[in-house]
Amino acid sequence: MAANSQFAIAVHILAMLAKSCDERIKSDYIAKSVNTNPVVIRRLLSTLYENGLVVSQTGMCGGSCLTRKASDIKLLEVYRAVSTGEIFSLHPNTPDQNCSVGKNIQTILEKLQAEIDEAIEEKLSRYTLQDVIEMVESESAEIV
Amino acid sequence: MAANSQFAIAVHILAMLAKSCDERIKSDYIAKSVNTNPVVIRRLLSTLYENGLVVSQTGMCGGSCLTRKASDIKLLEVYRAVSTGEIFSLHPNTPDQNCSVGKNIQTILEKLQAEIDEAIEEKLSRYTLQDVIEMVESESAEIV
DNA sequence: CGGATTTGTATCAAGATAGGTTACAAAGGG
DNA sequence: CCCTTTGTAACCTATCTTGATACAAATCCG
Repeated sequence: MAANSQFAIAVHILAMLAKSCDERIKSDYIAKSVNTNPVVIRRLLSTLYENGLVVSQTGMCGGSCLTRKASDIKLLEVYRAVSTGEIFSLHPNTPDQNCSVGKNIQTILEKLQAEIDEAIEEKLSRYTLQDVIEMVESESAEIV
Repeated sequence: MAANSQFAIAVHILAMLAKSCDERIKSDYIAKSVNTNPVVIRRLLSTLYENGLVVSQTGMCGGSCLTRKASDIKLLEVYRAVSTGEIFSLHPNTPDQNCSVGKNIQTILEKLQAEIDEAIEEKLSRYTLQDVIEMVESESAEIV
């Protein structure tokens, strides 16, 4: 359970909002599709709100919707909004600074992390939410 | 503490073995440089052994050493040896298959994962252990 | 052969994190 | 003013990673 599925769920949420453009969608409805508790959805919606991707409203006709067109939202933005850590962690304890490897390994690994991050971000900047919902539709079509 | 630092420590271990070519290194010695318990090192050495990167020997003059030249060990191999999961997890529970998004989102995300993995592997295949120890030395030189 | 050393591995404890759940205040609409 | 929905805090549980102890098995040396 430890690995982070927030990106997956965030994309799911946003895809649903994108599909019903303008109409406000309730967390309860999204939760049924994601197959989880509505609070899990609202927690994520809160993060997405902080990152300017959605707005929500309380009350009878409440719910959430996108702040922009799906074609203007890159998956990279979603990733940045919800991502917490790096691909791999560095040492839990500071290595021995009297050893040349211990002294320098972290700097080297950080550079590697940065390079990998760049590669990931490049990939994720290629796709927008619009691409995702088009894929959803073409996958559905394939079945038929 | 939950995030996985095995790749970082594995590179550290292997860099130390690479630096003292042929000579067997004890887990206790590596543990001091990594600043952790020797068992943590031995556990990782065991994984690296399973992946054909090191051999170890018990006894008085025991210890571990590389099976190949440092220039023949790509960081990609190290990554594959110790990596457990993907960059992001999919949904913890199966999404609602009666919803077009729920039905297809995982397939789409898996494709994205595969693309990202490929990008990471490409990056990691560019560097060998030899590069790492050269970086260790040039970093050390910079200080002087 | 016997003793010292080192690895290999099982087992346990501690700390962190994610996710699910309940509860309830606050906002909004009719 | 009541009903609905979001926002958020609080708590529980499962799982993962690391650290630590313990001990058998292997190896080397005298």
